[in-house]
Amino acid sequence: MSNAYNRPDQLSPELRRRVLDTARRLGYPGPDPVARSLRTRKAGAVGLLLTENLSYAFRDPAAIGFLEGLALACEDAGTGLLLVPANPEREDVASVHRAGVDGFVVYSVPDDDPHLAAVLERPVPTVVCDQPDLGTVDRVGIDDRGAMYELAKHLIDLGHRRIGVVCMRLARDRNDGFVTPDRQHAAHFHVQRNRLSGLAEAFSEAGVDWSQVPVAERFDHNTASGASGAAQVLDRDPQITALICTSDVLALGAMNEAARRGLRVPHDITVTGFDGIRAGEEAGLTTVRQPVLEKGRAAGKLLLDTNERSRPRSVNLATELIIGKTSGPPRGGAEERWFGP
Amino acid sequence: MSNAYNRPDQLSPELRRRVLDTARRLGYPGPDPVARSLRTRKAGAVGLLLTENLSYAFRDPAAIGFLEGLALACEDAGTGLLLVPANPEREDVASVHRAGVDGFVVYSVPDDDPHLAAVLERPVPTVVCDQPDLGTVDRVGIDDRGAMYELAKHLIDLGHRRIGVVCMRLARDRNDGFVTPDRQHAAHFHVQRNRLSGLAEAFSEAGVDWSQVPVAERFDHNTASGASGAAQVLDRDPQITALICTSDVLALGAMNEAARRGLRVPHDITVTGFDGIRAGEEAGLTTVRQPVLEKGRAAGKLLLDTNERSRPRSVNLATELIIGKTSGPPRGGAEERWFGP
DNA sequence: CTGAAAGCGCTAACAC
DNA sequence: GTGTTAGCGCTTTCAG
Repeated sequence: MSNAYNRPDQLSPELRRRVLDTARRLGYPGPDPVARSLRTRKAGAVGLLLTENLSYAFRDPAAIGFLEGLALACEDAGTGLLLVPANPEREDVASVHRAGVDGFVVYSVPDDDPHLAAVLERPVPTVVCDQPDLGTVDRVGIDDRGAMYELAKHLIDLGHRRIGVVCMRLARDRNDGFVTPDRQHAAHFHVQRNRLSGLAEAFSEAGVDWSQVPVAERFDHNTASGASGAAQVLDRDPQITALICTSDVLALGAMNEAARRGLRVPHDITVTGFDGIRAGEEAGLTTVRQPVLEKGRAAGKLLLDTNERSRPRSVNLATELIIGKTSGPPRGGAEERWFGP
Repeated sequence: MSNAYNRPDQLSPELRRRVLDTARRLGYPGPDPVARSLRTRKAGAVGLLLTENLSYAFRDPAAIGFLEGLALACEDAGTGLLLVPANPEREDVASVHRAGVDGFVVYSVPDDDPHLAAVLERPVPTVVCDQPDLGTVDRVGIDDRGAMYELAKHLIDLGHRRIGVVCMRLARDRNDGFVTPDRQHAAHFHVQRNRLSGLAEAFSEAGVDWSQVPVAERFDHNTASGASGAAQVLDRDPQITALICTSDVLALGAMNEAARRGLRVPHDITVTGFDGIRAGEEAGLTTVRQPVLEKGRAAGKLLLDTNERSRPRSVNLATELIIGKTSGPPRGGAEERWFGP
């Protein structure tokens, strides 16, 4: 009978039909998937750990792209994708323990997240994404630091020296305000830490005292945060010529704030983002484009690839610097220097 | 020992710690979730069936909003959400059988979808969303027909009689072209069938011969489809004064096509949508707003509500007609009638 | 092709 | 607070 359901080729079609018909008539609903999973040691699903508040994940175009790519990889493999509930407020790790999955993908959680620790204790393959390389599990990501360094170079070449930054949350606690250098170094979000450090390196090399650069952090990730972060930076130093945001969503918000203040972009101020989302493209944003969908797909492939998992693998995807129309030379910059002392 | 993991309160904290420490030292990874699920008869997850090609789902703002609402409800309940792979191309229903879940949510699949049939055979609670009321399982949706009827009334009041329609796919087969009345009636997508029938009713009442109204169907759901559908309709009858689309995404595409032809909206042509997505709002689209997030949340609540599931429940959420700036009186309409014969 | 039996790892129940 | 046991429903194996 098991054969009738699981191995149609092992018995005559006619017999198979008879068995199945009889089973249905007897009210048998088909093999119980859980019992089957226990026996075969395959859950037929992979877990996705997204610690971020779910609302933010589903409103963040980059996260959605990642999810799409991962879902695509799962669909190709005929595997389910289990969204594991992980409320960052509560430290309730039980959901990780309860997840009947063959492996985990962990996407952009703080590196001290207890859910991540719980995943790493589970005896299943794991791939972390947009996280530090743990050495023990597979990883996929991009070179956030290098990409941001390139973007900074572009701004430096344009002549920008007096800048401000708006970044996403750096740790699990809410800090809607300026960031101390200490907090930058200690940031628990790999992506943000590296983007900031790429900026710091490039501008330091250009002779800018990074410790004097205003960096505004925002816990929530939406355009309102981008606007308020930009406002805070501009209030602190109205003379800045460029506003660098660590995501396109924040940058779009910053553009709104610039418009509100009557600042023309890029004539009066340069604004840049990071991610390469659709809305940013439409706005002509200068940014770094990263292949979010491919990232999700790569994570899924890595996890589902039963092949030699000799040593943990680490994949870096390529990014592309997009020079849009929101960046230009600083006002009163190069050209006006001719009139200087 | 089971108690140490599952009932921290049934034994002294100190003993609990000792047991857990020892277990870990012995390399015990914690209770196997699958075995536990078999024993307790609880999978701790609900399945989501989204037959649409996943890429479309993740690019459709309405679907994302639904997903967010559902995920929120699951998070509140500490339940996982399993995305069940259901490629509409293949009729491979095994993934539905393999899903270890305590219930299913089925979102906007054609009513003859084999995956849906497979779900209904599983002995777990199910709620269908944006589907016909099956009478046997819970349902949540909106009054698509009534909402579209109201929208049509608005256009009729403005004076529109010569109209064209662009709609989403009506069945599982690809038909990128005009729709016959037969095909409209036989449409397998509940939502589209009802929106069209609301239109047909209102315009018929206003004396329009519905069978003469050009209705262009598009399989893919994106702005390019909206544009090409609009083009097809406008090529057929350049005299139409209003282009009614069954989704905001299609309407946004139709606006692009109108612009391409040098038609000003709403002066030269009225364009309307359905859903109330963000991008439509920003474009000032006349549309019907539906609470997509609430729909997902309601579906989750219904499924997870263990309470008296006496008879199947049916929930209709309220919609709101949004009169934007893309609808206006027809050109050469009311005001010019004064100069008529 | 059929039938019987073992056992996946756990939890609940009950006896100690 | 501890130990033992039955059995969740399946698949696999092995004997007929």
